[in-house]
Amino acid sequence: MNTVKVTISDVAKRAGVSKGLVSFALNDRPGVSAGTRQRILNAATELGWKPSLRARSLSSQRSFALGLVVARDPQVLGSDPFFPSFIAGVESILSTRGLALVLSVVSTADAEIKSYQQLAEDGRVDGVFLTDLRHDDPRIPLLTELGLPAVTLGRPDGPSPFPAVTIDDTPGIRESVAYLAGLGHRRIAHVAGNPAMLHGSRRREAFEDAMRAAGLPAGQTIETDFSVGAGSEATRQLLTQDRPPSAIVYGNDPMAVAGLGVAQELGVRVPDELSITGFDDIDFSRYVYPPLTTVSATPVVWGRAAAVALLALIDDGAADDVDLPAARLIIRGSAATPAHP
Amino acid sequence: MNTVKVTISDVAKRAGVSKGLVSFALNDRPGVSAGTRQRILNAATELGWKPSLRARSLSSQRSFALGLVVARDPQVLGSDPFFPSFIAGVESILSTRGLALVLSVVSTADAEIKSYQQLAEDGRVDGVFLTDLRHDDPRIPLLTELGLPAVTLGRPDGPSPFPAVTIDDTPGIRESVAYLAGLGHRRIAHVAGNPAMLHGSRRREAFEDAMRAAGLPAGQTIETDFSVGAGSEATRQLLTQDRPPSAIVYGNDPMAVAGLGVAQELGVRVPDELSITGFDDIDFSRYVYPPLTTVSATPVVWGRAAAVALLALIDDGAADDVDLPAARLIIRGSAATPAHP
DNA sequence: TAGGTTAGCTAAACCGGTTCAGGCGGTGTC
DNA sequence: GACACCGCCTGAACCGGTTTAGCTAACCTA
Repeated sequence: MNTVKVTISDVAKRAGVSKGLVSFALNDRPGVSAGTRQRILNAATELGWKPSLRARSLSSQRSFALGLVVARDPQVLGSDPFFPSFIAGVESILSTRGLALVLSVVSTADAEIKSYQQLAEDGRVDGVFLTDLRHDDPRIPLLTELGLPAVTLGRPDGPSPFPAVTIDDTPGIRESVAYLAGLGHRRIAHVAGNPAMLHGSRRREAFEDAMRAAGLPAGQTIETDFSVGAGSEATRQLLTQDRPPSAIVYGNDPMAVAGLGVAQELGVRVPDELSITGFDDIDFSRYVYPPLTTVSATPVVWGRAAAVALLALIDDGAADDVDLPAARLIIRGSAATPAHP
Repeated sequence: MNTVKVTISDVAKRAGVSKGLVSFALNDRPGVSAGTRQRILNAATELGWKPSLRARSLSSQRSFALGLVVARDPQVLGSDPFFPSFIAGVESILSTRGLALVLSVVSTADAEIKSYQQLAEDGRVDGVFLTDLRHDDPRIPLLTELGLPAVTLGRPDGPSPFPAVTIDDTPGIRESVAYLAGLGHRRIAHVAGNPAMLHGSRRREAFEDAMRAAGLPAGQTIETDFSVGAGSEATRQLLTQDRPPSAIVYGNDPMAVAGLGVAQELGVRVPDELSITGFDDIDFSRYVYPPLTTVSATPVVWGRAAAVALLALIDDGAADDVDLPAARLIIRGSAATPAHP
């Protein structure tokens, strides 16, 4: 095996040109005649030359990597399959271009800020994905100041210089409520996600809008942090009160699964005495009993689109917003006509 | 804000020394007098100098990053919280040392090989974590050939030049079986994991050993791929046969949760008519009903230990094997004395 | 007191690419 | 035929560190 290191100078020597020209040929830029370019490329393949990523990084001031900072409690992170799928989508784009993904998992907001600063300071990445958007998200000015290109997952509520890649999740919530209302439910509650997160509050608003649209009285809403434990607690609270709801719309599937557990524990039959719907269509939702009526999510697609947009932004200096197909309701077995006691 | 780039030469000039000496002082190596070192460090902080990671990478032939290649179907990956937690553990070590984690998610064995090759070829990382060990794992010779330092999670079944960081999971399985046997179960089945994976077959063997040790007839075993769907299928198969088991030991929690769903669907009451145990203690297991009796796992601890070992290997050229405390049984509500029909 | 160490430091090469100013020959224009 | 222009290419600077050879002065030993 040819283990000796072959550099651009070796290629240049072999092709009988200067190393500058080899660089030009490699990055196919104008100023190289077709014949010479071919000669250079031949020499390169003959020698098995692989340009050094590190040298390219230093001289071109790029890192050929993208960054993802995930700020969640590991416990919460573990029950939410969003990130693994999202990352798989991102990777499917990156791998074809020889780029890498740098992942940072932190648990506090402080560590999150530090993480972005470190990535920027070290020039570790050429751009980052901004997930779990929050109200007046401080990361947007931070990244602007750091000069780090970014793509936001969803549209921020404030001004943002970054392209947004969005999946509208409000139709999914609206459909859920409309579906439950159509089944005859009138007392529908919502176990909402983290109100500090945009998708948490947006789903909640969609829920309230949909209730109005269905001509129903405002439903009870409980805010959580999207965690399984919080979903469990919220459900217990809803079901142990005087006039419990006949249906609950959950802000995500993990909480809905937890809610199902609480209902079973309390002897409340699902879907006969309680209908529930989730959001995200995680793998589990198909296999609990009854299988969860939920809203499909396509994090892999999202990851792919976000990666494409971020790379376009980095390469061209600009990228358009992208709107992906909205998430839709998937009807399974966890909702039914309410029993009137 | 001081946005101008300050390099090692600026620091050298300010301290009145050569840039070589600044480098020596920074990496605190001998050959610099205490006074001069202080002068250099002062100059550096005054100028706010941050050594360029890229330049260091090029000249020192290191990348200051570790790699993790995850070869799983995104769907399976999503329901298993092992990796998020493991990564969180790894990060807790890396972040304190200014190192980064490069993550690669692939879905085929072929892409996995390519991914390691790419990481090595690009010099993208200084070492990698080897997870989901398989029988005669081809990645061990591959990494040896690539000259990439590695740490294995668990002890490989063949020869390996790499340090192993291990959590023995057989006591957990043995305790599960002993616990069920103690409750009076005699027909205990095992929904095993992927037999190609070391922890899949090892748990299965532990199950068989434990059955023998308990003086019980060999239990029925079904092999799966560790996925929720496979766990569901296996359970259906077990419960719909002529003489179903009174207890099932699952190779992981996601399959146990799916099994619980199937039991409920089939009208088999858990734990009265069927006892089940899981493995890993994922977040969900506490919140399904009945809560899952399972075996604790500590992936965060594992990640931390693996990172420490890998860094020791990289820095010192050698590292010892590490044995972490074995996983133990956590008794909750999904197992009980069998009902004799 | 001469010769050998050693600590502290400098200068320059080096890592392996990218980029830019400029040279050179050939064509087009008037 | 002089001049400008253009395509193709070279040489050298540059990115920002690390590392090594070698210099100097002080200190040690016989």
